Amino acid sequence: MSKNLVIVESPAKAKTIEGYLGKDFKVVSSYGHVRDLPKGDKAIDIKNRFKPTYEVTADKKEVIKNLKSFAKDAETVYLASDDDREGEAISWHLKEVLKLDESHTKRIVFREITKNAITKAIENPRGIDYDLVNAQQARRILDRLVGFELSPILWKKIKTGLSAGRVQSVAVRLIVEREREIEAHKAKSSYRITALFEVEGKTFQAELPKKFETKQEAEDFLKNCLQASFSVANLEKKPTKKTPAAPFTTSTLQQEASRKLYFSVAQTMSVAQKLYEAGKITYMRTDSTNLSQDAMAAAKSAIESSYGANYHKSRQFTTKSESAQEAHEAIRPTDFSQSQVSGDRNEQRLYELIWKRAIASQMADAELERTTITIAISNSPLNLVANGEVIKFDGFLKVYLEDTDDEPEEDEDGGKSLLPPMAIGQGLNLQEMKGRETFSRPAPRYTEASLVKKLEELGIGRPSTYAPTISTIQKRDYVVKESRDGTPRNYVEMKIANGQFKDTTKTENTGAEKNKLFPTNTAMVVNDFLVEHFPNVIDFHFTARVEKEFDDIASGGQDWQDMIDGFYGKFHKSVEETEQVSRQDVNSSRLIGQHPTSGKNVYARLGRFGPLVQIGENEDEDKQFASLKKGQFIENVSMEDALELFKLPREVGYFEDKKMTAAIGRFGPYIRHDSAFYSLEKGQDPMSISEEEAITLIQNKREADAKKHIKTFEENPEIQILNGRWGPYIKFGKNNFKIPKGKEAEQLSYAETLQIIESQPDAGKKKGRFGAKKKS
DNA sequence: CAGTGAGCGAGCTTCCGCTTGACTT
Repeated sequence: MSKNLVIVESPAKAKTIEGYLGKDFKVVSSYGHVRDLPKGDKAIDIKNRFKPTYEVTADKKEVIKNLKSFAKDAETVYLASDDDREGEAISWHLKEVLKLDESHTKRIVFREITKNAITKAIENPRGIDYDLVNAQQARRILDRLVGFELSPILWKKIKTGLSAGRVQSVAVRLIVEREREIEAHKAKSSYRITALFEVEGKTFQAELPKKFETKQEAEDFLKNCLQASFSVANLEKKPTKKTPAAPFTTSTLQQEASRKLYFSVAQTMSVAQKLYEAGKITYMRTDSTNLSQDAMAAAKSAIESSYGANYHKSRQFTTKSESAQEAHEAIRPTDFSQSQVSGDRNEQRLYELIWKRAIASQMADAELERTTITIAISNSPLNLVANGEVIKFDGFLKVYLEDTDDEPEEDEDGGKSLLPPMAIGQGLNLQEMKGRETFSRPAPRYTEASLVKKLEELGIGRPSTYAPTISTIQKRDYVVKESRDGTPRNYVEMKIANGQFKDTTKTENTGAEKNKLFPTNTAMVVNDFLVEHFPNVIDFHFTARVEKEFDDIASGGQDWQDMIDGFYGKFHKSVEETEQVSRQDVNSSRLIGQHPTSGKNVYARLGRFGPLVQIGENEDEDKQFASLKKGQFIENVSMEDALELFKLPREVGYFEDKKMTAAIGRFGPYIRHDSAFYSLEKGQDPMSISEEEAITLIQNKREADAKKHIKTFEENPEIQILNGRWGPYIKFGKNNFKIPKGKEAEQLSYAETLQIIESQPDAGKKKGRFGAKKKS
């Protein structure tokens, strides 16, 4: 039995540390928090200065049992949870739950998992910092009070099952407001002039820095240039440099994996978790850009041996984010000499990204020479400008360049190339000059990763919660991640070449979106309600303000109960006032106008099952309803769109003497026939689907259903073998079971099937809270 | 997860932050 017990948060960390500490130490893990507020009323005694009651979380009972038995046998217990607010609280909860004796318990902290850091930590123990623990309690209790008082109001006033909270409600607000900005944006057109010149057989592009507001101005300018000659008026060379980005934090890893690998944030975290558990990378939930001395030395030797000493430069990065707690290192490879790892393709790609980013951060600046050429036009005071860039020394660019979220302007790639040699005064041959109509663009919709970036900038959420938050707002049906086709738009392109002016109208695609976050109508109604009644809590800077108070508590400058009291009084009063607001006022109908034939009012509102349009008043017996389509909003659906919606359900024809109707339901467009439902296929439209197509659809579905059933057993008709979306599976009552690899579904005997059922735990009892939203 | 409707209403839902498996029809 070991003399010393060390408790850390993560089992993978425990394994590594045990290797550093030797025989006298046993290192185990708590798997994060072990206690929390229970769900019910007894969690917080509001009248008794917010006194919390904690309970061991259900899934930690077993962990605590094991920890207790280890602690019993140890001489000294080292509480080594993370060196931040949450970590301090974990240590305190452990001490309480395990009933650890103060004299045999030590609190140790380290911010990097290196032998040196661990040994030093063991040599310098301290006690639990109760101010820091209290700051965590304040954070926890504030979040509970906000979340569990706001959510029930939403159930009563809008829809059951909804939720609100300090983090998620601001995330939703960002998306709602961005959508409205986009909706309100009026594309303003202007005209951009680009020219192609030729010097000794080489061509290069120049641009007029000023854009013309009207077509006439651009046309006049181009026509004037037909008579002009061009010459180099000025030539400037300036050395510039580029510096590498800091190594990854959780948020920057999610952003780059999204831009370069097209991963969702949940996918990034799940792949990173695998790399971490395999010992390939350091901890993946971090807000720190710091590298340990060991890591910097290892990076140095890897760079020097692969690229040469002139490619190396030591850099310490300071973390930009004010809310950072920096309990860990940046995300980096554990072994810099490995530029690649084994594992599946995604693990390899993510590892490579992490390796490159960390290595590049310790590499020399790239040195460039930027050339700017100003081109005079003989009959105009305006100048054209051409930019060129030459890399003199590639430095870190040899390995890695960070992408940006900015969408590139159309055909602007000519700006960064090599320019042919030229001299001041030299005449230039114009090959062609274009005047192209361009349109102003609204701010782009958020992607999962750009939303994380924004939240981090606002100090909202933590590395461990970015992915779950994104998943929660989608699960609550506040936000959908979607791709949408763009719409064609005409633009003008004028051109002069060979002494001729030409004016053409061309077509481009605009507004196409790929995997962007769109708000739902529910999000808009909920957001407006919260903004109206709880402007303080839903303010973008609410978190930053309370964080300041948590910091005061942590440094002993403020009592946590006073802090909560100061917030709760006003907040709870708003809650009580809001209880009095009527449902009608919260979720009010929007009057679109009068029906063109009947003259009845047409409304749009949020119904129990989603957004709808309605002809007639609520009291009317013969009122009609139709659901809004995906992408339509209550706040701006037009009469024309509304009338279109009432054309469904539509009679399509007859099959087997029974009527077929087409409509759009909760699960998309469908055909109804003989009280059965058949979903339309992609590309089929309920407004236009023909009788023949509908019949084919029904026949295909029947055929698929027939194939679905593989076999049943006489011994027990409740057990079936079926063909599902992912191949054959066993269905027993309400539970499903996987068929192990190497077994043929058709040939399974009753005994074998029973054995499979018994060997697998009941399905559907526990649900993952971390993973990506599962599409059914 | 269900399975195409639009207030009978039991009893339920819900927060944020730490962690990792198990498992999906």
